[in-house]
Parts: sequence; structure tokens; C-alpha cells
Amino acid sequence: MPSNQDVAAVFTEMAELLALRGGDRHRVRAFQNVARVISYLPDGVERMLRYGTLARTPGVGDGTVSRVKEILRRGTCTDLERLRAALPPGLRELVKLKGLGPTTVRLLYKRYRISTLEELEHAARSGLLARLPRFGVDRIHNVLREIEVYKRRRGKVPLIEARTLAGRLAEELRDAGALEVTFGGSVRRWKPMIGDLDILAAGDDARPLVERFVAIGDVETVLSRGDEGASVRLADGRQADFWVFPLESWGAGLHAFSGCKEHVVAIRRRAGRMGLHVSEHGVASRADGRRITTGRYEEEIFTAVGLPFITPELRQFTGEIEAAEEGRLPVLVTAEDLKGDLHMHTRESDGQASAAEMVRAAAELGYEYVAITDHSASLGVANGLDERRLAAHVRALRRLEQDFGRLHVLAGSEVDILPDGSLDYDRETLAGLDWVVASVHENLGMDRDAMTERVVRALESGLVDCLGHPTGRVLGRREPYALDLDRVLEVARRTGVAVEASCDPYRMDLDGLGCRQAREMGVPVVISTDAHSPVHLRRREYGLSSARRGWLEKRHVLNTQGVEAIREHRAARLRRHGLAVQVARTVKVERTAPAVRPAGDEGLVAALRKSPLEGALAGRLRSFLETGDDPGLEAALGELGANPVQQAFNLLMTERGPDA
DNA sequence: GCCGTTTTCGGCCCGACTGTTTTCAGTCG
Repeated sequence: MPSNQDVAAVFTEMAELLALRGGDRHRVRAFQNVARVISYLPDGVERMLRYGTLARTPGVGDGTVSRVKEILRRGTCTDLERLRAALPPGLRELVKLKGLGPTTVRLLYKRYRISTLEELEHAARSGLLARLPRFGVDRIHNVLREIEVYKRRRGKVPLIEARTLAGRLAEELRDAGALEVTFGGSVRRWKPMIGDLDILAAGDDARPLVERFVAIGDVETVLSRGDEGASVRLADGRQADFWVFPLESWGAGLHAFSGCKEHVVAIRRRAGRMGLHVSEHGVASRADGRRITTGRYEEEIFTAVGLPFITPELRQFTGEIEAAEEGRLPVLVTAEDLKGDLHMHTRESDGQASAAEMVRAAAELGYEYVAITDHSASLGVANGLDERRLAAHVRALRRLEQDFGRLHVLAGSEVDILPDGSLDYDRETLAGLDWVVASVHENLGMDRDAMTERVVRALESGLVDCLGHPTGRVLGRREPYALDLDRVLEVARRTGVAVEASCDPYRMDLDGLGCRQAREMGVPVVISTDAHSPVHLRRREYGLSSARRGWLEKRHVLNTQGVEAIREHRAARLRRHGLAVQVARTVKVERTAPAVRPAGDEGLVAALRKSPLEGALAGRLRSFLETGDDPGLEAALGELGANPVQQAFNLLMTERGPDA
């Protein structure tokens, strides 16, 4: 059965080929839309077709429904076959070159039968291209340059690397006097993998900022530049786009360049229906051009079209506009909602710190509990614990909790799911723990059915509390293993197992779509860091972003609940499986609020703009993210941007390198 | 192809840049 991605790929190819054939561009857009909608569906396309929900999805009409039926039956559809027969496959590659669109590529093919990169390069060098209309010396030079860029183009990079690079660029611009600087595009939306970068700035005079931007050391080539921005190619082949807005239109600019594209288009179409004209310059009346707002704040754009503010993580054009309209936008989970971290390692296996150090760091974050979950024996490379070492480790953790007294320490394990689906410890050992994460680490090449059975069997043991990094992907390095996530989630729901949204920035697994599927299916999600050192405990925003992109509210996330609820979650499942329940030990813990350094609030905005941040200020930002309680700081952050929490994240992220 | 405060036809976001023109098409984000 073709997956959602397979079906979406058919529509993408149809859109590309139709554009190359010179088909109606609105029809092309409609196919692109459908591809996107299907790739983000929260359920299997086949099931949605059966229940009739597919036909009710915005962007999906009768034409799409009949094509989807055909694709599910045959794996392809006649429209696509016809288009493929009419055009050589290489043309799809040619339009990926910057500066060449479907119209030009069609002309190249019609006139000279150019259909591959090699043929195009030859035509450019031999002077053939110069005979075509609108092909001068510069343009031919650009074509050759873009062929070079295409050949050595690096793929997308993990979000954390993009944020680090974008943060460095932003720093230079802040130095150059920008009033505001932030990331737009997919970085602002927290997409796990990033292609090009978008940097946005506010300033009274754009020219010096643009000058500074194109002179930054990472810039290799200036692709285009104007009075209000520039596009450059960076040394690593990545493109970075930079826009400057007057402060009075900062919100309008943010909205225009944060995407996703389809979301922005949908907002503008909506505005059009309301007789309004929305652009990065603000909102105007369509009738007489009268300016309604310049858009100082992003909220004003939404207000103008009669909607509540939609946070960037939700701007994926996956139903957020309809939800906003109907007043059912989710109240998304935040860092302050998290009461504990349920996946971390110590030196006992492959971590870099002692359990005591991890626990102290967690206490500083204001947590109520942590689970220490070192690796099991079969993961030799990670110095996994055999049952004898685990028993000693558990005793040590129990003592640590008694001695430390400030937070609950759950003695747990990240136990390996072996190839046959059995777990790496025996039942008695696992039943004696407080929290069990089960993960697949080895033999990743199994086929889909076998891998799915392997995971399902582990969940059905009744001994597992949470499935760790469920798809096994490592961003930029390893694709997810073949797994029927639908089936796994169904079994997780039935067996009372939570699934992890890992905050490891190179995993972010589950991702937003996975989290949304979990939500739809009623499977609780755990946001955990998988920390291997104390600083890793602070990486919560990566898993949080997946949860938020997946529409999760506090109630969908298990570790927003107190430790008793966590213990009960486990106990209830063990009882159902007829397993002995550990008597929950009651250790009186006194929660200590994270220290807030007193500081005069005057000049705070200026201090926040400074980099590096003073140590005390960084601490205060972190405290604010933990507790949400610092009105003075919140007000100052509010002056930096619409969402104080987002601002605090941004500042701390810019401040810290990828390993912070 | 999709959609509807323009509702079964006739529209479909918007502005800016490039390279080539001398008023604009194509492309991009």
C-alpha cells in the first residue's frame, strides 16, 4: 500500500511536469498544494479516503479524490503517465537550478533538446545559449555558476546547526545597529532540517545593514541585492536571504517571511476576500489603497483578517487557519509545563557525568523528578549495564534520592529492544524499576514488517513505559528505519505505553507529524532530553518544538504531570499485565525554586541586546523559561518581540553553541 | 484543480530583483 509520502510524490511530480508542459499555473499550484496537504495528513491517506475525511480536507477536491483512489490501486495515475511520456525526466532537475524556471527550461528543450545538466553546460560553453532570446553574457555566466553550485550542493542541515550559523550572522547585524534581528523561514518554524536561511532585521536605514550583511566572512557570492535586502551564497553552498524592514512594519515583515509559503498565501487570500491587501508593508484597503496598519506587531496581521495569533510552529498549512477561525487552536505545551525529564544517562553507561551531577542540574531547572535511564548490556559500545551492575546502580540511585532530598529520582533504564522483540533484561529486573524506556539501537536494516513486529512485541511485554526515539532517525546521517508507525501507535495506545519526543537535536524523534499522529490516536507523549551531560538537560526546546509542531497541549504530554501520576501510569499498566507493582516509596522532597538573581530592570532591554549576555542575565532568562515568573524581564522581552518566551529562547540559543 | 461575503464560473498573494530590454518576462521567496 503506498504511503502518504508516496502519494504526495505523485502529485509533486505531476505539478513539476505540468509546469514544464506550460500548463495552467493555478492548476500547478493546486497539485503542489495537494502534495503538501497529503504529506502532512495526520492519518493514513487510505484510511481517510475510506472514512470520507480526505474529501473534506481543504485543498482536496473531486479530482484529487479520484486520483488518490487510482494511486492507491495502481501506485501511479494515468495523468502522470501521460506527462511522463511527453517529457524527458532530466527536465525536473534543470528547473532546480536557480534562475531557470519552467518557462526557460521548456524553451531550452523545445529549441535544442537540452534535457540534462551536461547538455546544458555544453550549450552554455559552446555559445549555443547565447542565440536564445534574453540570454546575455551575465545570464550564461550565472547558469554555469549554478551548475557548479548544484553539483556540490550540500543537503539540508540539522536545525541546531542552522541556528548556530544564523545566530552568528544575526550577531554581526546587531553590531551593525539593527533594532531587531531574528530568524525567519523554517528556522523560526522549528523545522528539524534546514536548507536556506532567512535573516530578518528592523532598522531605520537599511543600507548599512545590507552593506554589512554582504561583507560577512561566510558570504561567498552575492546573488542579488537591493535597497531592502540581499541574497547571498554562503561558503558551504547554502543560500541566505536577508530583509530589512522599518520598525513600524516589523510584524508584517516577520509574517511575510516566516512562511510556510502556503500559510502566507492562504492568509493573503483570506485578506483579499475581506477586501484587504496584505504584504510585508502592512495591511491596506483593496478599494482605495488606504493603509490600515503598517504592521508593527505580527498580531496585527492576524487581527486584520479576523484571526487570533498563530504561533510560527503551527504555520504549516495543516489546518491551523481553520482551527484559528473556529477558536480551536491548541494551547500549546510550554517549557514551564514540564515537571521532569524521563530519559538521561550517566557515566555508568555512556554519559559524561555522575548521577548526582545530573540530578543537581535537573534540580536547578526546577524539576520535580528525573528518571536515570542508562543503557542495557547488549549495547556494548555504550558500556551498557548487565543485571548485576544495574542492581548496584539502582541501589545507588535510591541512596542518592534519600541524600539529595530535593527531587524524586526514578531508577530506570533505557533497555534495548533486541532483534526478536525481546528486551535486554528479564521480567523481574524490569518490573523492579521505576521507569523503563525501550529503544532500538542495533540491527536497523530489518524490513518493515519485521521491525514493526519487533517493536510491537516489546510494547506488548507490559514492561515498557515509553518507546524511546521511535523512528531511529539521526538528522543528516540516518533515515528512519522502516516502521509502520500507525500500527506501533495503535499498540502503544492499547498497551498504555507513551512515545518519546526526543530533545536530542540530532534526533528530534518523534517529529511534529509523529507527535500529531500520537495526539490523534490518544497516545501520551513524553518530552525527554536523552541527556548525556548536565548541559544537555537544557535542550528541551528541541523536543518541545516537535510537540508544538504536533499540536500538543499540556494534557497530551505525560511529563507535565506530577511524579505520582507518572508512577500510577506505570503501576496501572503493570497491574493490567498481572505484574507485581513496586510500592511507591514516599520520599519527602522539598522543591526549591531556581535562583533568580536580583537585577535592576532599568536598561534591561539594552542589556538583552548585548552579546555575549552577562552571565547573570542568561541565568535569569533560563529561570524565566522555567518558571514564567519574572514580570520585569517579560516586559523587556516583550519590547524585543511579540512573544517573550520565544525571545528568551532565541537569545539563549544565539548565545550557546551547538553543544550548549 | 480548488473554491465561494464574486457560490457552479471566474478568479487564484504580493513585491522585488535580474537581465535584458526601453517597458517587461521570468523567477524567487
